Amino acid sequence: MRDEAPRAVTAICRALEEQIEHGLLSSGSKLPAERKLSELFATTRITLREALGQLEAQGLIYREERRGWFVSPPRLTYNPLVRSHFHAMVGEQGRQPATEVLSARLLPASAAICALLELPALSSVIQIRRARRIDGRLVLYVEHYLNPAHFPGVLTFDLTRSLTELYAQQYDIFYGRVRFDMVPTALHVEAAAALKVSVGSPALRITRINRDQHGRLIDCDIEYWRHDAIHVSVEVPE
Amino acid sequence: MRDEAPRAVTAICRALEEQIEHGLLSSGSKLPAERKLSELFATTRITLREALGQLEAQGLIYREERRGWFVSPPRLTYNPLVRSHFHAMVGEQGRQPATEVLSARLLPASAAICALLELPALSSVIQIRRARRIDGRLVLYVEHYLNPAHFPGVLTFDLTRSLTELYAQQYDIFYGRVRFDMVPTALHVEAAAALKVSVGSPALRITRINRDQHGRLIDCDIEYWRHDAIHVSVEVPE
DNA sequence: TAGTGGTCTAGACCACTGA
DNA sequence: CAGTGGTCTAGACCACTAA
Repeated sequence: MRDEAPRAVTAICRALEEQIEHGLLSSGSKLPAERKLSELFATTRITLREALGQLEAQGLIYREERRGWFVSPPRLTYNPLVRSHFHAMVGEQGRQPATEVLSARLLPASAAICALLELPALSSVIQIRRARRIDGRLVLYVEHYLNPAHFPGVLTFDLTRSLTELYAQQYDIFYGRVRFDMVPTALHVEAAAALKVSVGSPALRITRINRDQHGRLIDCDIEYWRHDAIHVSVEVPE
Repeated sequence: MRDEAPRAVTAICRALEEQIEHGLLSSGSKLPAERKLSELFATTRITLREALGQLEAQGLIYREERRGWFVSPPRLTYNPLVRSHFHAMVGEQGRQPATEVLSARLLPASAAICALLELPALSSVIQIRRARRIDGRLVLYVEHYLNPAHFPGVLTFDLTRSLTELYAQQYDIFYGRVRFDMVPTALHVEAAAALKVSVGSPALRITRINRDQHGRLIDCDIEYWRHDAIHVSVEVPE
Protein backbone atom coordinates (compact mmCIF):
# COMPACT_ATOMS: atom_id res chain seq x y z
CA MET A 1 0.00 0.00 0.00
CA ARG A 2 2.55 2.53 1.12
CA ASP A 3 5.43 2.24 -1.29
CA GLU A 4 7.57 5.28 -0.46
CA ALA A 5 8.61 5.54 -4.08
CA PRO A 6 11.95 7.34 -4.40
CA ARG A 7 10.37 9.69 -6.90
CA ALA A 8 12.49 12.46 -8.27
CA VAL A 9 10.02 15.07 -7.07
CA THR A 10 9.95 13.65 -3.55
CA ALA A 11 13.73 13.49 -3.37
CA ILE A 12 14.05 17.15 -4.39
CA CYS A 13 11.43 18.19 -1.84
CA ARG A 14 13.20 16.29 0.92
CA ALA A 15 16.55 17.83 0.04
CA LEU A 16 15.22 21.37 0.03
CA GLU A 17 13.14 20.84 3.18
CA GLU A 18 16.21 19.62 4.96
CA GLN A 19 18.29 22.61 3.90
CA ILE A 20 15.56 24.99 5.02
CA GLU A 21 15.01 23.26 8.36
CA HIS A 22 18.66 23.44 9.18
CA GLY A 23 18.79 27.10 8.36
CA LEU A 24 21.13 26.84 5.39
CA LEU A 25 18.42 28.65 3.48
CA SER A 26 17.05 31.21 5.87
CA SER A 27 13.68 32.87 5.98
CA GLY A 28 13.20 35.31 3.10
CA SER A 29 16.30 34.22 1.20
CA LYS A 30 16.16 33.50 -2.51
CA LEU A 31 16.63 30.04 -3.97
CA PRO A 32 19.03 29.57 -6.90
CA ALA A 33 17.64 29.85 -10.42
CA GLU A 34 15.37 27.06 -11.62
CA ARG A 35 17.86 26.03 -14.28
CA LYS A 36 20.62 25.86 -11.69
CA LEU A 37 18.46 23.74 -9.42
CA SER A 38 17.35 21.40 -12.19
CA GLU A 39 20.99 20.88 -13.10
CA LEU A 40 21.91 20.34 -9.46
CA PHE A 41 19.25 17.65 -9.08
CA ALA A 42 19.96 16.23 -12.54
CA THR A 43 16.43 16.64 -13.82
CA THR A 44 14.31 18.83 -16.08
CA ARG A 45 12.83 22.16 -15.23
CA ILE A 46 9.32 20.72 -15.44
CA THR A 47 10.09 18.14 -12.79
CA LEU A 48 11.90 20.65 -10.64
CA ARG A 49 8.97 23.05 -10.86
CA GLU A 50 6.65 20.30 -9.74
CA ALA A 51 8.73 19.91 -6.61
CA LEU A 52 8.79 23.66 -6.00
CA GLY A 53 5.01 23.67 -6.43
CA GLN A 54 4.65 21.08 -3.68
CA LEU A 55 6.83 23.02 -1.30
CA GLU A 56 4.78 26.10 -2.14
CA ALA A 57 1.58 24.18 -1.32
CA GLN A 58 3.09 23.22 2.02
CA GLY A 59 3.84 26.86 2.65
CA LEU A 60 7.58 26.37 2.96
CA ILE A 61 8.53 28.54 0.01
CA TYR A 62 6.74 31.13 -2.10
CA ARG A 63 7.37 32.86 -5.35
CA GLU A 64 7.21 36.37 -6.63
CA GLU A 65 6.13 36.71 -10.23
CA ARG A 66 9.20 36.60 -12.47
CA ARG A 67 11.52 37.21 -9.56
CA GLY A 68 12.06 33.73 -8.28
CA TRP A 69 11.49 31.52 -5.26
CA PHE A 70 12.00 32.51 -1.63
CA VAL A 71 11.87 30.82 1.75
CA SER A 72 8.62 31.69 3.56
CA PRO A 73 8.86 33.76 6.74
CA PRO A 74 6.89 32.64 9.83
CA ARG A 75 3.11 32.91 9.65
CA LEU A 76 1.16 35.72 11.25
CA THR A 77 -1.27 34.60 13.95
CA TYR A 78 -4.77 35.87 13.26
CA ASN A 79 -7.33 35.67 16.03
CA PRO A 80 -10.83 36.63 14.89
CA LEU A 81 -12.08 36.80 18.47
CA VAL A 82 -9.62 39.52 19.41
CA ARG A 83 -10.68 42.94 18.21
CA SER A 84 -7.65 44.33 16.53
CA HIS A 85 -6.57 45.63 13.17
CA PHE A 86 -3.81 44.86 10.76
CA HIS A 87 -1.19 47.35 11.94
CA ALA A 88 -1.71 46.58 15.62
CA MET A 89 -1.75 42.82 15.07
CA VAL A 90 1.39 42.81 12.98
CA GLY A 91 3.22 45.18 15.31
CA GLU A 92 2.35 43.12 18.39
CA GLN A 93 3.98 40.13 16.75
CA GLY A 94 7.20 42.03 16.23
CA ARG A 95 6.80 42.53 12.50
CA GLN A 96 6.68 45.61 10.24
CA PRO A 97 3.27 46.37 8.70
CA ALA A 98 2.66 48.54 5.63
CA THR A 99 -0.44 49.45 3.63
CA GLU A 100 -0.99 50.92 0.21
CA VAL A 101 -4.27 52.05 -1.29
CA LEU A 102 -4.89 50.70 -4.78
CA SER A 103 -8.15 52.50 -5.42
CA ALA A 104 -10.99 54.16 -3.53
CA ARG A 105 -14.26 55.26 -5.10
CA LEU A 106 -18.02 55.14 -5.11
CA LEU A 107 -19.45 52.58 -7.51
CA PRO A 108 -22.62 50.57 -8.19
CA ALA A 109 -22.80 47.62 -5.81
CA SER A 110 -22.62 44.17 -7.33
CA ALA A 111 -25.42 41.74 -6.49
CA ALA A 112 -23.07 39.89 -4.13
CA ILE A 113 -22.24 43.05 -2.17
CA CYS A 114 -25.89 44.09 -2.00
CA ALA A 115 -26.63 40.72 -0.42
CA LEU A 116 -23.79 40.94 2.10
CA LEU A 117 -24.68 44.46 3.21
CA GLU A 118 -28.46 43.98 2.78
CA LEU A 119 -28.68 46.93 0.44
CA PRO A 120 -31.53 47.45 -2.03
CA ALA A 121 -30.96 46.75 -5.72
CA LEU A 122 -28.93 49.31 -7.67
CA SER A 123 -27.34 50.82 -4.58
CA SER A 124 -23.99 52.56 -4.58
CA VAL A 125 -21.17 51.49 -2.29
CA ILE A 126 -17.78 52.86 -1.43
CA GLN A 127 -15.09 50.43 -2.51
CA ILE A 128 -11.56 50.67 -1.11
CA ARG A 129 -8.92 48.29 -2.46
CA ARG A 130 -5.71 47.92 -0.50
CA ALA A 131 -2.60 45.77 -0.45
CA ARG A 132 -0.74 45.08 2.77
CA ARG A 133 2.75 43.97 3.61
CA ILE A 134 4.51 42.29 6.49
CA ASP A 135 8.22 43.02 6.68
CA GLY A 136 8.06 44.25 3.11
CA ARG A 137 6.39 41.15 1.70
CA LEU A 138 2.99 41.52 0.03
CA VAL A 139 0.69 39.14 1.89
CA LEU A 140 -2.84 40.52 1.80
CA TYR A 141 -5.18 42.00 -0.78
CA VAL A 142 -8.40 43.47 0.61
CA GLU A 143 -11.54 44.95 -0.84
CA HIS A 144 -13.60 46.97 1.63
CA TYR A 145 -17.20 47.89 0.86
CA LEU A 146 -18.75 50.61 3.01
CA ASN A 147 -22.38 51.57 3.22
CA PRO A 148 -22.09 55.21 2.09
CA ALA A 149 -24.99 56.27 4.31
CA HIS A 150 -22.78 55.89 7.37
CA PHE A 151 -19.53 57.37 6.08
CA PRO A 152 -20.06 60.73 4.34
CA GLY A 153 -16.84 62.15 2.99
CA VAL A 154 -14.74 59.14 3.94
CA LEU A 155 -12.82 59.26 0.65
CA THR A 156 -11.21 62.54 1.67
CA PHE A 157 -9.29 60.95 4.55
CA ASP A 158 -5.97 59.15 4.55
CA LEU A 159 -6.98 55.60 3.73
CA THR A 160 -3.64 53.95 4.38
CA ARG A 161 -4.53 54.11 8.09
CA SER A 162 -6.61 51.59 9.96
CA LEU A 163 -10.27 51.97 8.99
CA THR A 164 -11.23 50.82 12.47
CA GLU A 165 -9.52 53.88 13.94
CA LEU A 166 -10.92 56.18 11.28
CA TYR A 167 -14.48 54.99 11.99
CA ALA A 168 -14.02 55.57 15.70
CA GLN A 169 -12.36 58.97 15.46
CA GLN A 170 -14.38 60.52 12.66
CA TYR A 171 -17.77 58.85 12.86
CA ASP A 172 -18.10 57.49 16.41
CA ILE A 173 -18.67 54.07 14.95
CA PHE A 174 -17.26 50.97 16.64
CA TYR A 175 -17.42 47.35 15.63
CA GLY A 176 -20.11 45.26 17.30
CA ARG A 177 -21.03 41.81 16.02
CA VAL A 178 -18.75 40.49 13.31
CA ARG A 179 -19.13 37.48 11.09
CA PHE A 180 -16.10 35.73 9.56
CA ASP A 181 -16.15 33.27 6.69
CA MET A 182 -12.91 31.55 5.77
CA VAL A 183 -12.45 29.57 2.60
CA PRO A 184 -9.27 28.05 1.20
CA THR A 185 -9.21 28.98 -2.48
CA ALA A 186 -6.96 30.53 -5.15
CA LEU A 187 -6.17 34.12 -6.07
CA HIS A 188 -8.19 35.58 -8.92
CA VAL A 189 -6.67 37.88 -11.54
CA GLU A 190 -7.00 41.16 -9.60
CA ALA A 191 -5.75 39.80 -6.30
CA ALA A 192 -2.85 38.03 -7.97
CA ALA A 193 -1.81 41.20 -9.78
CA ALA A 194 -1.97 43.22 -6.57
CA LEU A 195 0.17 40.71 -4.70
CA LYS A 196 2.51 40.28 -7.67
CA VAL A 197 2.07 36.54 -7.80
CA SER A 198 0.74 34.25 -10.47
CA VAL A 199 -2.98 33.70 -10.90
CA GLY A 200 -4.14 30.57 -9.18
CA SER A 201 -1.72 30.72 -6.25
CA PRO A 202 -3.30 29.18 -3.17
CA ALA A 203 -4.89 31.65 -0.77
CA LEU A 204 -7.19 31.94 2.20
CA ARG A 205 -10.20 34.14 1.55
CA ILE A 206 -11.65 35.72 4.67
CA THR A 207 -14.93 37.58 4.34
CA ARG A 208 -15.85 39.84 7.27
CA ILE A 209 -19.29 41.33 7.69
CA ASN A 210 -19.26 44.03 10.33
CA ARG A 211 -21.98 45.58 12.44
CA ASP A 212 -21.56 48.62 14.65
CA GLN A 213 -22.41 49.15 18.32
CA HIS A 214 -26.07 49.65 17.34
CA GLY A 215 -26.23 46.39 15.37
CA ARG A 216 -26.29 48.12 11.96
CA LEU A 217 -24.48 46.54 9.02
CA ILE A 218 -21.79 49.07 8.26
CA ASP A 219 -19.26 47.48 5.96
CA CYS A 220 -17.69 44.25 4.79
CA ASP A 221 -14.17 43.20 3.82
CA ILE A 222 -13.10 40.56 1.38
CA GLU A 223 -9.54 39.61 2.28
CA TYR A 224 -7.22 37.41 0.26
CA TRP A 225 -4.26 36.19 2.29
CA ARG A 226 -1.33 34.35 0.83
CA HIS A 227 -1.97 30.90 2.18
CA ASP A 228 1.45 30.56 3.77
CA ALA A 229 1.35 33.91 5.54
CA ILE A 230 -1.38 33.19 8.03
CA HIS A 231 -2.36 30.97 10.90
CA VAL A 232 -5.86 31.35 12.35
CA SER A 233 -6.22 30.76 16.05
CA VAL A 234 -9.52 30.62 17.94
CA GLU A 235 -9.90 30.05 21.66
CA VAL A 236 -13.41 28.91 22.58
CA PRO A 237 -14.35 29.57 26.20
CA GLU A 238 -16.43 27.07 28.15
CA MET B 1 -0.08 46.37 -16.27
CA ARG B 2 -3.13 44.13 -16.58
CA ASP B 3 -2.75 42.35 -19.89
CA GLU B 4 -5.41 39.64 -19.75
CA ALA B 5 -3.23 37.42 -21.90
CA PRO B 6 -5.31 34.83 -23.74
CA ARG B 7 -3.11 32.09 -22.38
CA ALA B 8 -3.99 28.55 -23.24
CA VAL B 9 -4.27 27.64 -19.56
CA THR B 10 -6.58 30.56 -18.85
CA ALA B 11 -8.78 29.73 -21.81
CA ILE B 12 -9.17 26.13 -20.69
CA CYS B 13 -10.01 27.22 -17.15
CA ARG B 14 -12.64 29.65 -18.41
CA ALA B 15 -14.23 27.02 -20.61
CA LEU B 16 -14.45 24.44 -17.84
CA GLU B 17 -15.63 26.98 -15.26
CA GLU B 18 -18.40 28.03 -17.57
CA GLN B 19 -19.55 24.45 -18.16
CA ILE B 20 -19.56 23.76 -14.44
CA GLU B 21 -21.40 26.97 -13.54
CA HIS B 22 -24.14 26.23 -16.02
CA GLY B 23 -24.57 22.75 -14.65
CA LEU B 24 -23.46 20.88 -17.76
CA LEU B 25 -20.95 19.21 -15.49
CA SER B 26 -22.77 18.60 -12.26
CA SER B 27 -21.42 18.21 -8.74
CA GLY B 28 -19.59 14.92 -8.31
CA SER B 29 -19.51 14.05 -12.00
CA LYS B 30 -16.33 12.89 -13.67
CA LEU B 31 -14.49 14.90 -16.29
CA PRO B 32 -13.39 13.22 -19.52
CA ALA B 33 -9.92 11.65 -19.65
CA GLU B 34 -6.96 14.01 -19.70
CA ARG B 35 -5.97 12.88 -23.17
CA LYS B 36 -9.49 13.53 -24.43
CA LEU B 37 -9.51 16.99 -22.89
CA SER B 38 -6.08 17.89 -24.22
CA GLU B 39 -7.24 16.88 -27.67
CA LEU B 40 -10.46 18.84 -27.26
CA PHE B 41 -8.54 21.99 -26.34
CA ALA B 42 -5.83 21.28 -28.92
CA THR B 43 -2.98 21.30 -26.44
CA THR B 44 -0.62 18.97 -24.60
CA ARG B 45 -1.37 17.03 -21.48
CA ILE B 46 1.13 19.08 -19.52
CA THR B 47 -0.66 22.30 -20.33
CA LEU B 48 -4.04 20.76 -19.71
CA ARG B 49 -2.90 19.48 -16.33
CA GLU B 50 -1.73 22.95 -15.42
CA ALA B 51 -5.25 24.21 -16.04
CA LEU B 52 -6.78 21.38 -14.02
CA GLY B 53 -4.36 22.21 -11.22
CA GLN B 54 -5.58 25.79 -11.13
CA LEU B 55 -9.21 24.74 -10.98
CA GLU B 56 -8.26 22.34 -8.19
CA ALA B 57 -6.60 25.20 -6.30
CA GLN B 58 -9.79 27.21 -6.67
CA GLY B 59 -11.70 24.28 -5.24
CA LEU B 60 -13.89 23.84 -8.30
CA ILE B 61 -12.71 20.33 -9.14
CA TYR B 62 -10.76 17.65 -7.29
CA ARG B 63 -9.03 14.46 -8.19
CA GLU B 64 -8.92 10.97 -6.85
CA GLU B 65 -5.58 9.23 -7.20
CA ARG B 66 -5.50 7.41 -10.52
CA ARG B 67 -9.25 7.66 -10.93
CA GLY B 68 -9.60 11.02 -12.56
CA TRP B 69 -11.03 14.47 -12.03
CA PHE B 70 -14.44 15.28 -10.55
CA VAL B 71 -16.54 18.36 -9.96
CA SER B 72 -16.39 19.41 -6.29
CA PRO B 73 -19.59 19.17 -4.24
CA PRO B 74 -20.61 22.13 -2.06
CA ARG B 75 -18.43 22.85 0.98
CA LEU B 76 -19.39 21.84 4.49
CA THR B 77 -19.85 24.75 6.87
CA TYR B 78 -17.71 24.33 9.98
CA ASN B 79 -18.40 26.54 12.97
CA PRO B 80 -15.82 26.14 15.74
CA LEU B 81 -17.97 28.10 18.20
CA VAL B 82 -20.83 25.62 17.94
CA ARG B 83 -20.25 22.48 19.97
CA SER B 84 -21.01 19.68 17.62
CA HIS B 85 -19.34 16.68 16.11
CA PHE B 86 -18.78 15.37 12.63
CA HIS B 87 -21.85 13.16 12.24
CA ALA B 88 -24.24 15.74 13.70
CA MET B 89 -22.73 18.60 11.70
CA VAL B 90 -22.85 16.74 8.42
CA GLY B 91 -26.36 15.40 9.04
CA GLU B 92 -27.70 18.85 9.89
CA GLN B 93 -26.50 20.10 6.55
CA GLY B 94 -28.40 17.38 4.74
CA ARG B 95 -25.39 15.26 3.85
CA GLN B 96 -24.41 11.64 4.55
CA PRO B 97 -21.52 11.20 7.02
CA ALA B 98 -19.37 8.06 7.37
CA THR B 99 -16.34 7.18 9.46
CA GLU B 100 -13.74 4.46 9.28
CA VAL B 101 -11.06 3.68 11.83
CA LEU B 102 -7.60 3.29 10.30
CA SER B 103 -5.78 2.37 13.49
CA ALA B 104 -6.15 2.67 17.26
CA ARG B 105 -3.40 1.89 19.74
CA LEU B 106 -1.27 3.01 22.64
CA LEU B 107 2.12 4.36 21.59
CA PRO B 108 4.95 6.55 22.85
CA ALA B 109 4.00 10.20 22.47
CA SER B 110 6.05 12.29 20.06
CA ALA B 111 7.62 15.47 21.41
CA ALA B 112 4.98 17.51 19.58
CA ILE B 113 2.11 15.63 21.22
CA CYS B 114 3.73 15.84 24.66
CA ALA B 115 3.84 19.60 24.23
CA LEU B 116 0.21 19.88 23.07
CA LEU B 117 -1.12 17.76 25.91
CA GLU B 118 1.43 18.97 28.47
CA LEU B 119 2.59 15.43 29.17
CA PRO B 120 5.97 14.58 30.70
CA ALA B 121 8.71 13.20 28.47
CA LEU B 122 8.42 9.58 27.37
CA SER B 123 4.67 9.40 28.06
CA SER B 124 2.34 7.03 26.28
CA VAL B 125 -0.72 8.27 24.44
CA ILE B 126 -3.67 6.64 22.75
CA GLN B 127 -3.64 7.38 19.06
CA ILE B 128 -6.77 6.91 16.95
CA ARG B 129 -6.53 7.49 13.21
CA ARG B 130 -9.73 7.87 11.27
CA ALA B 131 -10.92 8.83 7.80
CA ARG B 132 -14.28 10.46 7.26
CA ARG B 133 -16.58 10.85 4.29
CA ILE B 134 -19.36 13.15 3.23
CA ASP B 135 -21.77 11.63 0.70
CA GLY B 136 -19.23 8.93 0.05
CA ARG B 137 -16.33 11.26 -0.67
CA LEU B 138 -13.24 11.09 1.53
CA VAL B 139 -12.76 14.60 2.89
CA LEU B 140 -11.10 14.37 6.29
CA TYR B 141 -8.18 12.53 7.86
CA VAL B 142 -7.88 12.88 11.65
CA GLU B 143 -5.40 11.79 14.27
CA HIS B 144 -6.75 11.86 17.82
CA TYR B 145 -4.39 11.71 20.78
CA LEU B 146 -5.98 10.93 24.16
CA ASN B 147 -4.40 11.22 27.56
CA PRO B 148 -4.68 7.57 28.66
CA ALA B 149 -5.11 8.56 32.30
CA HIS B 150 -8.62 9.77 31.57
CA PHE B 151 -9.81 7.01 29.25
CA PRO B 152 -9.08 3.52 30.60
CA GLY B 153 -10.21 0.79 28.24
CA VAL B 154 -11.30 3.19 25.51
CA LEU B 155 -9.81 0.98 22.79
CA THR B 156 -12.42 -1.70 23.51
CA PHE B 157 -15.31 0.49 22.34
CA ASP B 158 -16.66 1.09 18.86
CA LEU B 159 -14.48 3.92 17.61
CA THR B 160 -16.40 4.69 14.44
CA ARG B 161 -18.84 6.58 16.66
CA SER B 162 -18.46 10.15 17.79
CA LEU B 163 -15.77 10.38 20.46
CA THR B 164 -17.64 13.30 21.99
CA GLU B 165 -20.59 11.01 22.71
CA LEU B 166 -18.36 8.19 23.89
CA TYR B 167 -16.60 10.47 26.38
CA ALA B 168 -19.93 11.68 27.74
CA GLN B 169 -21.61 8.30 28.02
CA GLN B 170 -18.71 6.19 29.26
CA TYR B 171 -16.53 8.61 31.17
CA ASP B 172 -18.75 11.55 32.16
CA ILE B 173 -16.33 13.83 30.38
CA PHE B 174 -17.59 16.83 28.41
CA TYR B 175 -15.70 19.40 26.40
CA GLY B 176 -14.93 22.68 28.13
CA ARG B 177 -12.48 25.18 26.70
CA VAL B 178 -11.24 24.34 23.22
CA ARG B 179 -8.46 25.86 21.20
CA PHE B 180 -8.47 25.74 17.39
CA ASP B 181 -5.52 26.40 15.12
CA MET B 182 -6.12 26.50 11.40
CA VAL B 183 -3.35 26.48 8.85
CA PRO B 184 -3.59 26.19 5.06
CA THR B 185 -1.01 23.60 4.04
CA ALA B 186 -0.58 20.42 2.00
CA LEU B 187 -1.31 16.77 2.76
CA HIS B 188 1.64 14.72 3.96
CA VAL B 189 2.21 11.13 2.87
CA GLU B 190 -0.02 9.43 5.46
CA ALA B 191 -2.93 11.82 5.11
CA ALA B 192 -2.75 11.69 1.33
CA ALA B 193 -2.78 7.89 1.35
CA ALA B 194 -5.77 7.81 3.70
CA LEU B 195 -7.73 10.23 1.52
CA LYS B 196 -6.58 8.50 -1.66
CA VAL B 197 -5.21 11.66 -3.18
CA SER B 198 -1.74 12.64 -4.28
CA VAL B 199 0.81 13.88 -1.81
CA GLY B 200 0.98 17.64 -1.76
CA SER B 201 -2.70 18.28 -2.44
CA PRO B 202 -3.81 21.48 -0.75
CA ALA B 203 -5.48 21.04 2.61
CA LEU B 204 -6.61 22.86 5.71
CA ARG B 205 -5.05 21.55 8.90
CA ILE B 206 -7.12 22.16 12.00
CA THR B 207 -5.54 21.35 15.35
CA ARG B 208 -7.95 21.15 18.28
CA ILE B 209 -6.78 21.07 21.87
CA ASN B 210 -9.62 20.08 24.18
CA ARG B 211 -10.18 20.56 27.89
CA ASP B 212 -12.98 18.99 29.87
CA GLN B 213 -15.53 20.58 32.20
CA HIS B 214 -12.86 20.69 34.94
CA GLY B 215 -10.34 22.48 32.75
CA ARG B 216 -8.11 19.42 32.32
CA LEU B 217 -6.37 18.80 28.99
CA ILE B 218 -7.98 15.59 27.82
CA ASP B 219 -7.15 15.10 24.17
CA CYS B 220 -6.20 16.78 20.93
CA ASP B 221 -7.11 16.22 17.28
CA ILE B 222 -5.07 16.93 14.21
CA GLU B 223 -7.49 17.18 11.31
CA TYR B 224 -6.59 17.41 7.64
CA TRP B 225 -9.49 18.57 5.51
CA ARG B 226 -9.49 18.61 1.74
CA HIS B 227 -9.23 22.31 1.09
CA ASP B 228 -12.28 22.41 -1.14
CA ALA B 229 -14.53 20.51 1.25
CA ILE B 230 -14.77 23.08 4.01
CA HIS B 231 -15.84 26.59 4.81
CA VAL B 232 -15.14 27.92 8.29
CA SER B 233 -17.69 30.31 9.72
CA VAL B 234 -17.28 32.24 12.97
CA GLU B 235 -19.85 34.62 14.43
CA VAL B 236 -18.30 36.97 16.98
CA PRO B 237 -20.80 38.46 19.45
CA GLU B 238 -20.48 42.04 20.63
C1' DT C 1 -6.47 -6.25 -20.99
C1' DA C 2 -7.30 -1.50 -22.54
C1' DG C 3 -7.22 2.85 -21.05
C1' DT C 4 -6.06 6.12 -17.58
C1' DG C 5 -3.48 9.00 -14.62
C1' DG C 6 1.41 9.70 -12.66
C1' DT C 7 5.77 10.81 -13.90
C1' DC C 8 9.55 12.23 -16.69
C1' DT C 9 12.59 13.79 -20.84
C1' DA C 10 14.59 17.37 -23.83
C1' DG C 11 14.02 20.71 -25.76
C1' DA C 12 11.81 25.82 -27.35
C1' DC C 13 10.37 30.93 -27.39
C1' DC C 14 8.92 35.07 -25.02
C1' DA C 15 8.53 38.82 -21.58
C1' DC C 16 10.33 40.68 -17.98
C1' DT C 17 13.94 41.71 -14.13
C1' DG C 18 17.96 43.48 -12.61
C1' DA C 19 22.67 44.75 -13.36
C1' DC D 1 21.60 43.13 -22.32
C1' DA D 2 22.15 38.69 -20.04
C1' DG D 3 19.65 35.76 -17.31
C1' DT D 4 15.41 34.38 -15.34
C1' DG D 5 10.85 32.75 -14.85
C1' DG D 6 6.40 31.78 -17.56
C1' DT D 7 4.66 29.08 -20.94
C1' DC D 8 4.32 25.50 -24.29
C1' DT D 9 5.45 21.36 -27.52
C1' DA D 10 5.69 16.37 -28.52
C1' DG D 11 6.58 12.82 -27.20
C1' DA D 12 7.71 8.41 -23.63
C1' DC D 13 7.16 4.56 -20.02
C1' DC D 14 4.99 2.68 -15.94
C1' DA D 15 1.48 1.33 -12.48
C1' DC D 16 -2.84 1.08 -11.58
C1' DT D 17 -8.17 1.07 -12.38
C1' DA D 18 -12.09 -0.63 -14.26
C1' DA D 19 -14.30 -3.45 -17.49
